[in-house]
Amino acid sequence: MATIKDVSQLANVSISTVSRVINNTAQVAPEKREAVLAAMKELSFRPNSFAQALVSKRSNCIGVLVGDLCGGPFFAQMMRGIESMVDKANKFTIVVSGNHDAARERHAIQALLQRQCDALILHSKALPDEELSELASGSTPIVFINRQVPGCEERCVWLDNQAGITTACQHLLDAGHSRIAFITSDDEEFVDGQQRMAGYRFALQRAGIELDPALIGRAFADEKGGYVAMSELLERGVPFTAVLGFNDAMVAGAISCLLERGYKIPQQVSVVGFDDIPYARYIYPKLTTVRYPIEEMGERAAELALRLLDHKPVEGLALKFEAELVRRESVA
Amino acid sequence: MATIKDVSQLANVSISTVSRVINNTAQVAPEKREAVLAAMKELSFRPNSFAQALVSKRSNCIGVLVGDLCGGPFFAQMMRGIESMVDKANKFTIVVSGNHDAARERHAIQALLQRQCDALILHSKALPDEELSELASGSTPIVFINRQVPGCEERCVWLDNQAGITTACQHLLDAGHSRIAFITSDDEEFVDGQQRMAGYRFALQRAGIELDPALIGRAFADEKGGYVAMSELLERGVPFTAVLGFNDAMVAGAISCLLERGYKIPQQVSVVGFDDIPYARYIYPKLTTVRYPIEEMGERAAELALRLLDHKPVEGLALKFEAELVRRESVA
DNA sequence: CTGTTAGCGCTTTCAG
DNA sequence: CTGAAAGCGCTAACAG
Repeated sequence: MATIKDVSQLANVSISTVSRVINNTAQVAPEKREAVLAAMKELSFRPNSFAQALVSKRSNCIGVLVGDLCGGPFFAQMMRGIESMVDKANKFTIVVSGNHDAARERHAIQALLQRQCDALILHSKALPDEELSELASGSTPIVFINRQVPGCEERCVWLDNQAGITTACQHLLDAGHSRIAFITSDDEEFVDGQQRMAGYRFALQRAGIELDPALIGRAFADEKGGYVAMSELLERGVPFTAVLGFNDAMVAGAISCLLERGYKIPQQVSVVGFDDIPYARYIYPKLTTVRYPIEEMGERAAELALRLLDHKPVEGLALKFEAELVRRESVA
Repeated sequence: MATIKDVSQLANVSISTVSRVINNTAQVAPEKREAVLAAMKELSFRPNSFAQALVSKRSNCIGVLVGDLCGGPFFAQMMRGIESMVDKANKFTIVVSGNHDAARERHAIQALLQRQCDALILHSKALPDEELSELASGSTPIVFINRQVPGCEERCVWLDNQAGITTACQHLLDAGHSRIAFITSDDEEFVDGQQRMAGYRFALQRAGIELDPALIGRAFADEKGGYVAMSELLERGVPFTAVLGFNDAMVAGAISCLLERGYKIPQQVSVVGFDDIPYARYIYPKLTTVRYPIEEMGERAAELALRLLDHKPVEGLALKFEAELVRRESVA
């Protein structure tokens, strides 16, 4: 790799002059400028970003902690939102996975910090609030996505989970259902799970319906878990005419189970998901769900992070998002 | 951020000593070592990775170019494979998207190089072979995933697309079908598309069946495209009893279209996909497909890259992968 | 407008 | 075993 020094020698100028033309940081005589440009091209010179970062104290990198890059389309969409903004700002994204494990998340965050990322966007599920808010008090701007950390509200981009599930449940209620099963995550610590459960409970209560614990199925929050939870529910023999799911993936599994046993959807049982993952409209029947605007949330989080590190005003950035109902064919 | 100097002062030793304990690069008197460790902890010191990289000429970063992080589950799985290996090696992954555009891919690669990545893993679709092989001749080890670059075969981790589709098509042939529609990408430049088309053609030819161009549907290679292509095919009015798809996403769209018009699957039409994306078994009916081992391929690519940069032997690493048939319920 | 110079934080000889 | 010193490649005063 050619260095600035090589360029300066080839162009017969000082390294400062080269630096000036690289960064457009001061006027340079046209002919020297040309000479430098030519030399740079000839040597296919690219400034060493480490040297730049070392002296300028700017890495131009935004660090992102995700749960699991492969955790369904969720993180992929989130990353896309983040990356598009970061890219626009001519910076880079460094991604690490925490794999929903506290120790790994902690380690990953430290690694990001050590890499001198200019700002961090964290999707942390495993770390306690206190630890996160302590991190947030450090000198590197930190933004939390998909989580409300007490005391750091203005750094959190989040979705109103409870309202989202309430909307979904209300849709079922409006369609005349009263025996509504709820299939959710078996991870009791999972805040999203708690909030969505609260939303289910709230919608039922508002409708004057007593919650029947036998109507709740729990399993790992993916397609397979949905299948398992539905099988159990069915074996339990409790009657229900509708199913509300923690997320589309679980619901896809549940539907697969229902279809396998000959149930007609939506004629015999109506189903509503949560997320509106890309394939929700391609499962059969087309899934009614509430849309989780995760890509926009990723963009927003990135924008917030970018503004924070530039000390630009962050007022006016909406941090709270709502899930909107998407009516398709799985409800009758 | 505390520096090595701060630590050395607190511990009353020279910075060299601190460096030694950080890197375990030489013997240090136990008591001094303890003092240094204590000071590091007290200041919560983390070595500045840029300074380290600058002098050691190692960034400990592997750069990855993907088409689009959100291009379905494909890239997510690939990234997971890559990241797991890179993580094991205690290094980091920097991801940039090329968005299937030559100029953007080129720019992204340059950016990765400028960041002094120790090695690159490229999933390039838009750049010509010559440009890639020239890149590969540079000093930074480069591995290509999902592409065979002539002259760089030992740097390419790829799937035998043609054989994969042939397997899929043969399965349909074995089931007695002879009017087999093929739904594929409308991007003529797309090498995967060409290879899969060749596989379809080959399987038919081997079975002594003449290819009917009216049986080929083209559209963008996602769910929506599959839906569109299938609609067109249906309007064309040509008879067929089976559908082979470029990928599971297109097939999901095609199935959705078929179901919508009342076709019974697999009773009236059998369907086979390609990829075995995570939700393939949760679409209705459960999709028969060929498995694209993209996660393993990501791991392999990362391993290759890691070995190359360590100048370790790379013999014995299988670079070519095969797609295996996964029988489910969409074929009769 | 241009060159010289002093570091950024760290690793690595090279002498003790 | 330990410290001093020389850079890694680049930016940013500071003099001309």
